[in-house]
Amino acid sequence: MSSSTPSEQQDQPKAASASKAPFRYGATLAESIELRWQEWWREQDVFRTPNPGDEDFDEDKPRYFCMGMFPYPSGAGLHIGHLTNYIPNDIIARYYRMKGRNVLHPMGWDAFGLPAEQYAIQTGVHPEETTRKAIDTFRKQLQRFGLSCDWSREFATIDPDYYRWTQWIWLQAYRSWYDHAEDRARPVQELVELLERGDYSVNADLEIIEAPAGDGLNSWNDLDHDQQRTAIEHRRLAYLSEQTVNWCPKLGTVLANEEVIDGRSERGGHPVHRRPLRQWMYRITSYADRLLKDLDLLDWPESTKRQQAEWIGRSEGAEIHFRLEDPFDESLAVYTTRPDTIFGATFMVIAPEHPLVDQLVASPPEGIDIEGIQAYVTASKDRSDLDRRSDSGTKTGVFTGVHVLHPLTGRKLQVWISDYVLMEYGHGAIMSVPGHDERDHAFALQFDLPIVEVVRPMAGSDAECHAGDGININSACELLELDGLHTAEAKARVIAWLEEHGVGRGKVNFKLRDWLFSRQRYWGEPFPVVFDQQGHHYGIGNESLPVELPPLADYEPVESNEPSPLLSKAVDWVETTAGDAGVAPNELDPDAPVRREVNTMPGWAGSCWYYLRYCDPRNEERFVSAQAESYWLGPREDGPGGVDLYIGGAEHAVLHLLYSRFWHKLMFDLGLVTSAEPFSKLFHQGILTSFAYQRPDTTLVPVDEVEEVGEDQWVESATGTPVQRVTAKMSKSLKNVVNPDDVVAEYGADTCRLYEMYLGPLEASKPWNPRDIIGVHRFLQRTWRLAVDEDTGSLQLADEMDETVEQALHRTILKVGEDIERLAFNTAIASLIEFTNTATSHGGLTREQLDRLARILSPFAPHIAEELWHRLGNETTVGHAPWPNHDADLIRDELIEMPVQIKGRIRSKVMVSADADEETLREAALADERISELLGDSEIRKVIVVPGRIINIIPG
RNA sequence: GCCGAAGUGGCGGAAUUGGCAGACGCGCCGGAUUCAAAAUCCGGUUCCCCUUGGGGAGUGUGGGUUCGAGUCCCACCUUCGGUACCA
Repeated sequence: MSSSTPSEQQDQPKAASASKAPFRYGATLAESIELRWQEWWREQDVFRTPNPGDEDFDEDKPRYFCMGMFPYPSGAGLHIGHLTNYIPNDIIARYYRMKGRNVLHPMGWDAFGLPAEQYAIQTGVHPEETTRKAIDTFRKQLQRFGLSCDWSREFATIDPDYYRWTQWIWLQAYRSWYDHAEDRARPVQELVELLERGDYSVNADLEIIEAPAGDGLNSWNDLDHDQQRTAIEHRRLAYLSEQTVNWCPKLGTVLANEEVIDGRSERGGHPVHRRPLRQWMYRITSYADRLLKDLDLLDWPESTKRQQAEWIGRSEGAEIHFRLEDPFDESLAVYTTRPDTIFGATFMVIAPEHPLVDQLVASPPEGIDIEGIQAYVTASKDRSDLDRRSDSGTKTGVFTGVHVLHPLTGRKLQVWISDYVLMEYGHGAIMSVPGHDERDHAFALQFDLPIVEVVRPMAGSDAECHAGDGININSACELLELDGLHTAEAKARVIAWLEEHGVGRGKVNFKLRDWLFSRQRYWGEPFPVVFDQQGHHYGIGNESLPVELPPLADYEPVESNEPSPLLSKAVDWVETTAGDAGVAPNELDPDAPVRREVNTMPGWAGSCWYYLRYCDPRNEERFVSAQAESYWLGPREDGPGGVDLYIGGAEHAVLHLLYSRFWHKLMFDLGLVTSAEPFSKLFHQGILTSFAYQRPDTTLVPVDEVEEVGEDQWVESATGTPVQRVTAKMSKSLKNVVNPDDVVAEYGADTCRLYEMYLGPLEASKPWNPRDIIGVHRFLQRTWRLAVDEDTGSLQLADEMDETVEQALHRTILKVGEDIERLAFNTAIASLIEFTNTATSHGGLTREQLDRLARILSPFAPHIAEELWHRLGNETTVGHAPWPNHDADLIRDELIEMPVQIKGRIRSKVMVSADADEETLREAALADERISELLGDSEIRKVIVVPGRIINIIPG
């Protein structure tokens, strides 16, 4: 390794910048220092992280894997808000490296997605071209901040070497099923073996049953090939399904439930319609229980865990079958969480999409208002989700003319149709208990249906409709008696009765639904699957991966009423043979003509597993080697394993973080990873806001349409209307986005890093105020001046150590370390500033003190720290120097000042020995001149002494 | 509506376990230095009252627990997130 380090080449300051103090730390000097060390770090490969098995890997060091959610590189370039994610990560990485850990601190790019494709539609430029360009810009901008990432591990989700494995993981799901008995995913091959052996059988609907054949259950070996295929389809974890999807015409694609907010697309806010479509799904619901339960293992913000728990939405209740009256000889299944209120059920409500509605329309029983029903069903289909929601208070509905029989009382209950019942949840039908459910209550009032009170609240409640627990009343018949029972007991009693009489059972339900995983767009991973002429699908063999995206002549979405995937335009690519596509010959004749799947995967796919690839990004044999995976992500004593610290925005609380957990658990079940969870500790950084201007009607005016007319007074340029300065989330439309390049040009990257971390707590949303940046810049200037003569550029250090400075340094070392570990960078920086101020006013630092200061400063301001460190004669990076120790004895003061209170009010202070016992403290306080003066002759009732904290005297 | 988080000087914020409220920074005021300015250094800066030592009030509002509350409890107000008929 070269011993020549850049600091030996002295900086030649530009004359213009400083005639008097040519070596003052300012923008020019900062830039030259920063660029020089960034180049040196790159040349010397300083932050390359060896993997287990590599020659220079030290297996005795514990790991620390920290990463930020990778960015989507947009054409607009980096934004100051991105850095609230990557700077803290870098500080942590640099700190733990110095604390002797093997630190994995990688960076990559989330690069498939809509914006590049939209741009391609307008310009005809291939999305890959724009995306690659954006990545280069982002990389350059991020590197300008001196991130200590191992850039040799960088990749983008659009790299064929990466998405090859994204496709491979999808195939793992495609080739797996969920064994509920063992509560894990297993290869489909093992399911086939169980079926062939006769352990499992298949029912009339071709669903696989975990029981031998007989009693209406067929043996697998008696089924024909197509029937067997269909049965397996019912179990694959990645499966095709015709179901109602969220179609967004504007985006030209379907969206997952999670991507639809208030009936509009999460991205762009475009209207979304419900329509049936055959799509690839992920059976994430099989994991609902584990995704919920394992939240307990995670060191995540409580609010995020709660959001996931609510999204999963587990509820306990019962499924109840109500027999339909003639001419139907079947029953209506409902789900309820309140089986205890069964005596209060006075009517039924079904969703407009309920199959019973179709039956009624197909063969209407005599005397029912079939036209009214049809009109209502059609109307509710046309109503968008948004409309349905906006008037959720008022209920609409129509009577079917059909009745069911109450299983206990035998009474006839009317069956209504209403869109307040959702087909997607439970059975799309409910027993309505208007006495104890507010929605049912509103409906009953609307249509004048009977309301019966069956639960009396424990404490006096005067609510018209009591939805909580209580004691059952009016709940008895010859078959069952619930009166006087508490809700919990009544529930159990009803469920037992239902099960005993075969009209229902206890049931757990989830809000979580299967994950719609295909899109009709171009710029995403192709599915590694083909269809034969019968429409049967076949997975593509591993050796034929990746299935690369074909180029397209144009990216314009196909205008059509039917969603039409863009890839169908690539005819030559779509039409191929089984052999060319890579289907195993034992599955399909290699010459058989096949069509490739033309849907692509959604933007989430690549981000589901990128943390895994970081562990071993160039592996061509495996998505990650077992050795690398278990070292970087394996379980540890203090947690379930996974990434040690994952920092990212709270907006991903449900989507990305739930999907990723699901993929990880699937891979865990298949023995591909060793930890049960992907991210053991999660942290959300707050958003940055900046100044924006508000009209009197609270609408916001773009920053460049406002001028300042006086102190704290602004007007809208066009109209002269006074506007008020407020802080708002940075956004393009308000033109209040701060560009990091500008800040770097004015102060340097170290100042920018410091300022961003000094603003306030990492998790809080904070205002960016350019006025305040100068404070941390001055701090760096002062630190520089402690060590370097501003006129000559030579080192200037104290020969004699000052005791006060030495003690302050020990305290600062301790404080900064503690604060970094709890991600309190703002207070860590405050203590560094305090120390520099102390050193400045006490005659400066010795060589050895500067050495330690450079080390503890380096996580925050790595360039200036590296410069000082090398000026002291060190030749390796400060980033690999050990974190300095502090001497606990030195930190402790011998004499301390303690406040003395009388009746809780501070009246004096006494100097006492730090280790004085309670009695000594008490005497010292009472002996204090001012205290005895104030107390006079009054008797002393009590003296509270908290050593090191306070002495409080209570007179009688 | 429901769930959650947060309200502290002119501003960003600090106070880690109930123990000196306002660390640190910005801004502002004063001083040193300078022909002058910038930069730098030193001092002051929650509010009110006497101003000599001091006294009183004070962490969104109102109550409570405690020797002692920014911190714990109850009610309310405001702001910001999340969520949307899930039976």
